[in-house]
Amino acid sequence: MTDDITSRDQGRKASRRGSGRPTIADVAKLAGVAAITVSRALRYPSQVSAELRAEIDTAVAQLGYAPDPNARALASARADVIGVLVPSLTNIVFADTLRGIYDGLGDGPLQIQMGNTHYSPREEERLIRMFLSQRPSALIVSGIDQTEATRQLLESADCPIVQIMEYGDDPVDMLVGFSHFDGGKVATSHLIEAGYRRIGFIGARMDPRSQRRLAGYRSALEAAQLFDPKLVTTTLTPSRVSLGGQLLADALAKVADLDAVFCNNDDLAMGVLFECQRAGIAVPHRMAICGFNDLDMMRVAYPSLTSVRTPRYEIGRHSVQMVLDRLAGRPIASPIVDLGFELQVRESTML
Amino acid sequence: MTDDITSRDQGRKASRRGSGRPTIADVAKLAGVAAITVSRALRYPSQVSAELRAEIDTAVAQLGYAPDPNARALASARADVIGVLVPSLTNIVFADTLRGIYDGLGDGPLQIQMGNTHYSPREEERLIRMFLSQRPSALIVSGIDQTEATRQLLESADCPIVQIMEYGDDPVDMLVGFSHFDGGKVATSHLIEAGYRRIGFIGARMDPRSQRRLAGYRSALEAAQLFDPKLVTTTLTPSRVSLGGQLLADALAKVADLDAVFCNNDDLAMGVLFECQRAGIAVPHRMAICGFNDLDMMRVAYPSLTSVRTPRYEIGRHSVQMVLDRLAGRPIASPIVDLGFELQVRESTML
DNA sequence: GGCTCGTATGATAGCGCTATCATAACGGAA
DNA sequence: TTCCGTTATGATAGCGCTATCATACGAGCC
Repeated sequence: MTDDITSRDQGRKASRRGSGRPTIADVAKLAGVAAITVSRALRYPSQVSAELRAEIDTAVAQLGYAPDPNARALASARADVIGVLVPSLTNIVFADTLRGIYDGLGDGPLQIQMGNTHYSPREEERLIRMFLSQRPSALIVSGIDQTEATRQLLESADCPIVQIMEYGDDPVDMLVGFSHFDGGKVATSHLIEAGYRRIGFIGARMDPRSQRRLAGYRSALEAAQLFDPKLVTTTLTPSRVSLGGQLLADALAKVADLDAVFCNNDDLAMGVLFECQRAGIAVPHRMAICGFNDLDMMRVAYPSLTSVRTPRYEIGRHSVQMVLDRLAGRPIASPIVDLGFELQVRESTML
Repeated sequence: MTDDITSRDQGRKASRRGSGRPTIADVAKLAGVAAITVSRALRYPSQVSAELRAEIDTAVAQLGYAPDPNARALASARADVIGVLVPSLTNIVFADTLRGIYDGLGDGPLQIQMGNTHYSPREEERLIRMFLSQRPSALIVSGIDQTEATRQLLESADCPIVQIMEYGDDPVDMLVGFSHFDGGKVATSHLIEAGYRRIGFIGARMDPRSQRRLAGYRSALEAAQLFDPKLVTTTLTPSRVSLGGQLLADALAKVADLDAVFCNNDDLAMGVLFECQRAGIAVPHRMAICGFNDLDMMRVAYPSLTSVRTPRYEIGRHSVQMVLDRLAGRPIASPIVDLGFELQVRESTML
């Protein structure tokens, strides 16, 4: 047992030749055709006659042949890989989007190579450089706040590029997302209309998208002449449910008559709710709570929590569809797609 | 602008030659050495004299050279890629583990290729076949319930393999995880000791790991002669917070005097808590709640929720470390690692 | 019947890198 | 001095596949 395991080393063959697995040449020989014909039969079946195709399929099955993607990538100067860059893996938002991307790809030949930028533009640049070096079929990157150098890298890349999660009018190539500014503005306007007057903003991480939601919040409050810098409570710490309660306490310490909070995301909103329960602050009567993203739990919380539903999964699906269309040479309806959002009004903001 | 975009096609060069990017030969020429020396300087710097190394580094920097991973993989019969298979992307459990894997890899040359099996052994088999065809440096797979065919594929693969998330004594190669059976048993024993007598099990998805937790639950109850099949309420539906409340209602309909629930995961536990709040069921006096995984929110919920803390992130870190050790030829302390779990007792089970 | 044209297949030559073997240079032991 | 072993570098030959050009062949046309 242990011997068995230790013998499993890096696996470099002693001899150079023959990886052990069948190659396209083996298939060709067995089928009695040239290697290039096998290649064509596998990639463009319509270019090969039915008889040869049958022979080749038989040979492939018999040998259990599977093409080597590395050799293919080298010869065709194009890897069947889509690079995907997300700023975080623990953030459910990106997990949903990733799921959409995987679902959109289905059983196709394209594989995902994922990179985690940790919300760092420099790390993003490093990863893009690395991804580009293998000539991916496409790149999907999060947000529109790339560094100047990154943007140039992307501009000169010879593959489709999709920027996701945000809305903007100047994408590198294509873009799918929604306006975080508008999301923040609509949520805040709703709180104003519901009759709340001392509406706080609670935010963690404060990445560019959070900043835009904050800007939307501020814009709505300023329009109603209700803005006050003291109402804003943020931290650079990554968001967690447990942070919501702390930030609410901080906010209340600054603004005793706070009567509503717009939370940068649902985790914080949930934390705020628990803190209110613990402190005996009645929701929504003494405190309204609004989240962002509309995770499943918002609907079932007690009281149920208002939130802004965002099209996370759809963004993933749509971005892949654009990539596939482009790769297949199909026309793209529009390179810039706004998938919008939807305010879900629930008990937590019904005064 | 639009022209700019539509001109960005698949990017196949009209001419075959020259991808445009510098190759190792360009660097070699500029540095006045042979290509193989450049290769060595980059991969095994100690094998090249300091002078040549300096020349080569300069040339690399000047040309902005980056090795082509595809060519490298083809020539060395080994791709700098680790295949990672997870059953779900939305499940925070795997997101945490993935984060551990990425963190463990750091800035190294190894890249992750991820596959989502959707809890399907057949899909897992397909993906493993696909991954293996590119000769990955290693494979990390979730669980120990592979099909027979998959297991054989893995046994004969010539790269390190780590099975993660579970504990077992017969891994394909290496294994890092913990015992879900024991987790379920410890949680249930705690409820018994706390004085609860009609302890239900609430489970969604019911994948193999959920099944083992259920088995642990049953084992504890049977030992105390408290087991009753009616106490178990499960569904194959994927887990969601909103499902917790539904399942609790189902459970109460079957067992009116239910006084505790062990939930298969924290999402369900949270849903159960909300349902109790809504229905006016006092926690923990009329109903105890215990979750599994111990997500951050369990600690701050009101009342705080008991849960079994699982080493998700650590499993990711550890599995990568084993892979790196093996690839570097370092000895592995033990191919089977039990990272354990820890019951976190909180208000929701303190009668 | 000779010609062009389109379709099906094949031969050749790499893609960019590294495994392998060969060679050169040098120091120390006999 | 001669021989051997060691270290640093290079030449060569692929890895497995596909782009490109070449060829064969039949259909259709004047």
